[in-house]
Amino acid sequence: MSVKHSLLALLYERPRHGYELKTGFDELVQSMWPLNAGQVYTTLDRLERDDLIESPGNDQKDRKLYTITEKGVETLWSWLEEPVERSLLKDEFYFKYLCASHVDYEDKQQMIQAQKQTMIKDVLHLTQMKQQMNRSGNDTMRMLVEGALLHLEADIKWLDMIAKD
Amino acid sequence: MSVKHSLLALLYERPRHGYELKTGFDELVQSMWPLNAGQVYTTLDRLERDDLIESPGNDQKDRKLYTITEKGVETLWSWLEEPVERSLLKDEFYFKYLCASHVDYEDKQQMIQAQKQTMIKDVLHLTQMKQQMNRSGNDTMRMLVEGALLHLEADIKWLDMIAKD
DNA sequence: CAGTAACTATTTACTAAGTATATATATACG
DNA sequence: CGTATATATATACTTAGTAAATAGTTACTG
Repeated sequence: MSVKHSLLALLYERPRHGYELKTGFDELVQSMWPLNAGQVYTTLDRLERDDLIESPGNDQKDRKLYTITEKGVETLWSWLEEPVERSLLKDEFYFKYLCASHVDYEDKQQMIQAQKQTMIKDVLHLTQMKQQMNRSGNDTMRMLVEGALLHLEADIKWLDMIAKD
Repeated sequence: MSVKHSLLALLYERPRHGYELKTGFDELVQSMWPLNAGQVYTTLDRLERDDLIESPGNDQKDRKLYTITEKGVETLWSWLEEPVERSLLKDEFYFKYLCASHVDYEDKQQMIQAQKQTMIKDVLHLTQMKQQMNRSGNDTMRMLVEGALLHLEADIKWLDMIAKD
């Protein structure tokens, strides 16, 4: 994910200090993606260096505040505008499969089936989560889970295709 | 992708020097994933430091040869054995969508539709490629293209779900 | 056959992103 | 009162990957 851009988004809302950005991030992603606290500060340093943010000084409790600059807003906006490119032809498993072909790896069918088993477990797990999300009404999470399920479905279909090969 | 592990796979086959690993990689992935030549050498340095490879010396043309160590073979093997984890709940677009929700981004529907248009273009492009792969009989590429198409299909279905929300 | 383009081969300084760890104060709680 | 937890930041470090410089060899071309 792009920590850099999410910090810009949080600062666009209002000025904040480092720790507030860390908690803001956690809230934004509902703690689904863990963020190392140190990374907030190193990222802030880089953003300030590049004039995407600046500091108007410290607050009452002596915490360094940051605000987004005009250049930062532009950067945020163009990031949002530009569609993400799903690196179409990069697939981690297929890469591994190619490497396995190169060494005399015992059984590639076995490899495919192991991958499939893992994914089937994931499907079961996510299906349970989905039901829970339906009950609790957490729509953000529910969307993500639905997306993950559709992806897994596609992956499994694909593994079956490769296996037949 | 994991350049590190693919170099181990290539060295498992036989000892090679840097440049030969670069060309070996390109061949392995059929030049689908560009690799910066410099990265081969920096990766080799790290692999040697970690005792996953070692050098028995230079060849006749004074090129530094590398061989895989026992530790390197173990590392390669356990990488191959372990299924890849599709970071289930990490989706680049959804992350962007969350950030857009946070700022008063004009029109999120517009954002979804722009993403969808990009993907539809990708589908057309890949469908053409697929036909070409069928004619030329490049099975490696064909597999990847098929996989990418299944993924795009799932993504588009998901975008439609979000849009209705 | 001189010139030049392309291929072979490696080095190195650099950047971006992220991790681990140390540190310090404030607050809650039992 | 002591201790665990939350708040808050700094910093040195690692990994992965890029850019650019360098230099010898081979192939081709007019």
